[in-house]
Amino acid sequence: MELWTIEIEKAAMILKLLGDKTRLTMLKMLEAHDYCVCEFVEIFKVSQPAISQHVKKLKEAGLVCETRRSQWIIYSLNRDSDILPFVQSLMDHLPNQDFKLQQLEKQGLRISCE
Amino acid sequence: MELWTIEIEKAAMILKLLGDKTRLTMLKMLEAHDYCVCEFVEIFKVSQPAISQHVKKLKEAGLVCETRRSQWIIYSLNRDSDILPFVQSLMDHLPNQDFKLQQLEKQGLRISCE
DNA sequence: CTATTATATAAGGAGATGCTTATATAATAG
DNA sequence: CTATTATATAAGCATCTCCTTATATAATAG
Repeated sequence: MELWTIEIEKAAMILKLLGDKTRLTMLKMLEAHDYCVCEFVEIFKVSQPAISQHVKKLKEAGLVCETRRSQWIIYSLNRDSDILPFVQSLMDHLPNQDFKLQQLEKQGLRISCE
Repeated sequence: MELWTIEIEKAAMILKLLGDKTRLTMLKMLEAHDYCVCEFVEIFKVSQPAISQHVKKLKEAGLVCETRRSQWIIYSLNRDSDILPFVQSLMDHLPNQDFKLQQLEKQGLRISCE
């Protein structure tokens, strides 16, 4: 027996949002660490506007937060999102993406803005 | 800790398939009962070809089976699908759709082909 | 056989999606 | 101040999606 349910229309909307390899990977990555746009650009090998458009969709759905730190804008998972429990229940079955962070660090492209 | 994982590309493909209100509802309905195309047509208020196209996508993903019973083709959830565990983990959070079957029965549109 | 019923496939169109390049905005460095 | 760096937005385009109508296929009824 399930503990909670989500409206089917809302679920379909979320699944459509996450039914994109780039956005789904981003979200799984954000589960473990925060990332800035330029890091995503390096990782996904697409243009910077393409990344901005993807994170915008995640932000509009309330799944991520943005914080400016000097010239960078850091994206993080919004742990307070009301749809996170549903999203989490599927992200739990996705493989950890930490190797992508390690690749970034190996290339010296990890942003550290402290 | 998760018990099993699914490749992120495969997960994105499945989420895209289920990121449609009609297909997601169909699948949730099939969790409880089998349905034929003409029942789906009544329920979703779209054309018969539209329904056929949706079930075709679900069938191509291996999520549903079809069986002919005289002039009707009955669709059922493929309980042996290798992606069903992932799909099930999200369907568990969708509200039961039995009221749709009850509506059909009230209208006398439930197919019983015995 | 023909007519009817149920379903699938084909073709086409409106709108959505995901990318690109060009440009605008915001912060930092000098 | 100007130049550079990081990001967002605008515009355009190719492709995909989901629907429609028209037609084909398969089974049943008479």
